[in-house]
Amino acid sequence: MLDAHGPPSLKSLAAALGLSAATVSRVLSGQAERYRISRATRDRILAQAASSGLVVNHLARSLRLQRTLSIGLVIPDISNPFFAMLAREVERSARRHGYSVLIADSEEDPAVEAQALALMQQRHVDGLILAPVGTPAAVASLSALGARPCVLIDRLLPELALPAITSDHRAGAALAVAHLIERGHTRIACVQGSPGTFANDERVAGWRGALSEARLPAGPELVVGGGYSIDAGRRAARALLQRAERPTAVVALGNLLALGVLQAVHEARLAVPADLSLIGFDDQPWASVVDPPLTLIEQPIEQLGREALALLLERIGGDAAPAARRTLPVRLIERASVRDLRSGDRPLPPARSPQGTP
Amino acid sequence: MLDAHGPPSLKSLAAALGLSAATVSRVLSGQAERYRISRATRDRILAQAASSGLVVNHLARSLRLQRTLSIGLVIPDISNPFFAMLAREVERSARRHGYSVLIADSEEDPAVEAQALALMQQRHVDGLILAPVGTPAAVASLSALGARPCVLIDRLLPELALPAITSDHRAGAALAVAHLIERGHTRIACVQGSPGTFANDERVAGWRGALSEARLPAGPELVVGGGYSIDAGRRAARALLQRAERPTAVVALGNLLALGVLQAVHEARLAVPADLSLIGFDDQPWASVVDPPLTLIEQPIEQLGREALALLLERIGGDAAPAARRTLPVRLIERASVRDLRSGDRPLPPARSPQGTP
DNA sequence: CAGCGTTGCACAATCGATTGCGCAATTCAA
DNA sequence: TTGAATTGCGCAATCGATTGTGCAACGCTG
Repeated sequence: MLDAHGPPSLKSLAAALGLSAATVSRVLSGQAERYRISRATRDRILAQAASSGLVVNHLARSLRLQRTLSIGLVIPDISNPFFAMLAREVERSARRHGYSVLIADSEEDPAVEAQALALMQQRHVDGLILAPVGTPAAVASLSALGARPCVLIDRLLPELALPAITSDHRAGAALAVAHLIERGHTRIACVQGSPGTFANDERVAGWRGALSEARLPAGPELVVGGGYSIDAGRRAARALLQRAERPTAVVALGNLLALGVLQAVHEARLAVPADLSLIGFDDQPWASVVDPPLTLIEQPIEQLGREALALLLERIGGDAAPAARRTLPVRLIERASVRDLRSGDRPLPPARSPQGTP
Repeated sequence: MLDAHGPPSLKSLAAALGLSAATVSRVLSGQAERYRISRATRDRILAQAASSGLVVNHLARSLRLQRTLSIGLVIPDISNPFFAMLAREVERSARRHGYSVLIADSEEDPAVEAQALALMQQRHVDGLILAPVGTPAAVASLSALGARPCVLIDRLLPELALPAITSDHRAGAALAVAHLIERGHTRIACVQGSPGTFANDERVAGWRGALSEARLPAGPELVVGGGYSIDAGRRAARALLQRAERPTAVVALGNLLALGVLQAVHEARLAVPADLSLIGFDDQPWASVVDPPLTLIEQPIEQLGREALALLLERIGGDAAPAARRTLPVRLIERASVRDLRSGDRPLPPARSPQGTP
């Protein structure tokens, strides 16, 4: 504690002890042995540091060491539960490894993303985890990152040889479609997210592939929507519901989209799955208690976050292995938003008591 | 572009132009006028900076200026939609003002929170927005922040004279209880979040106050739960449902808690609001499509975020006004999770078509 | 007691940007 | 032609921590 003029710094502590900053630095960074600092001196320094609540200035340290022990995380929308959970996992893993995380929200907008990347560059993050918006412009701005290690997550940029961790979007969508086909659906639409982004396009491709294989229609008129917001999902679903030839099932390629579809169906005084079957993406806490409980494709979000961080730290560590791309498996969680058209009109398995009867 | 040895720095650019770093610095920071740099020189520098893609080293700049243009945000759980939305709003506002945000998740744990605060200190954030865990230990670690401006959000620490922005938790809970009483409920339980945190205790107080005023039971046996997670909500609700004298209504003091209650009710093959009425907190996208659509207390999340940031920037700017505390009004959104006990058994207003009838 | 090795720590340069002060060169007036 | 005023920019210290090198003081041996 002593007399604290200004913020406690390594330097001021040294002065108070009549030592040089060099010695204090070496002790505090655990280099006492290597530089043969006497035990007595070391203890004095440690004691003083503890009692004065010294916190070394990370800015100065980073400047000198040329690394900040921080990483950047750029995602399209932190308020989307998928990315929120991803952020939580990345932050938590990073913390365990002594890194802190600078989060930026690109708002699914290439311009904002470019800004965010510039920010990351000027803040000198040691590495970057990025869910890219994915347009050519964004790709260009990516090069501004220089040689900073970068790992893509959820979405990848085929043009760039960057390591990436994604879940198997294509297989996920195909799985959803297969599930529907099995249950007698033949007219299956899809509510997409942001076209041009990898995750979306892969899912659309999976949807189309599964339908084509079954010789079912998969034309562009069955692909609606644009953007991952609830509103986008609702608007797309509204349009779909007004069509003369209404599809019997919809695959919503995002968790918020599925919510939007549900809202639109409710608005129209229709019901899922009676009037329309629905399969969503990403398991979320609310997915099991919405009306009806949502059948969906689950991605291993925690694993995505952890592996991305691990991969990034490897890169930062210098292991410039060839740009690995890992694709994580997904699975279908069956609940009650899909109607079985084969066996007449029987309702779905977990038929809960309808409200109103005590 | 030229010959780039090492990362482009202000210094290297100066060398390439045969100028001093001082001049370049002054031009780049818009101080050309003040220091009477000739137009020709200025243009040369600007051109070169643009073409070389120079990004000034923010670490060095911060070290020299003693400010980082960054703020810290410490919240208990980024994956909770309430805090995710708050984070998004804070980040967005901060970006508009030229600040970036360092986010840390305290996991509702005083020890982790203390770590996070230490991190913020060593990273030299210019200011801090904090939703404190609220225990005495946390309060103590707060003092480690030194004189750094700090604004509390969502929760406040009565012991500390810090500015704070919170919504009117107490009135919110009271509003919920009043709504239930009006509809004939007399046995109203409450599923709380983390006891000891301001938001929770205020809400419990509001719940209790409204009940006491109506001379209805508000004993501790009607307050269940602990923690803001879904699981906590589910466990609390399970216990409640097994009681001999089951309450007719529950107020869940958090959005995830309401979800947990719903899950527990569904598990028990019961229904809301037939068997149990429910009012939650925080409007969320899924709240209108769960089964049943949730009646709840809405907080002005965006406003909370924006005002907290504005208040913090004022503080950073030096306006050391007395620690203002703003309480933002909340409102009740009526949907369909409350049963009206006065008029027999008639179901609720937005009676949607039960599933299974096409 | 001289000489050599060891122990324990300080000096000073460095990371990159900022800024008060001051110096040279130019212009203008007398 | 000289002195003063102005223009245009560089010098060097500074922020705080890190690290290679160097220099005393000490102990030991012969």
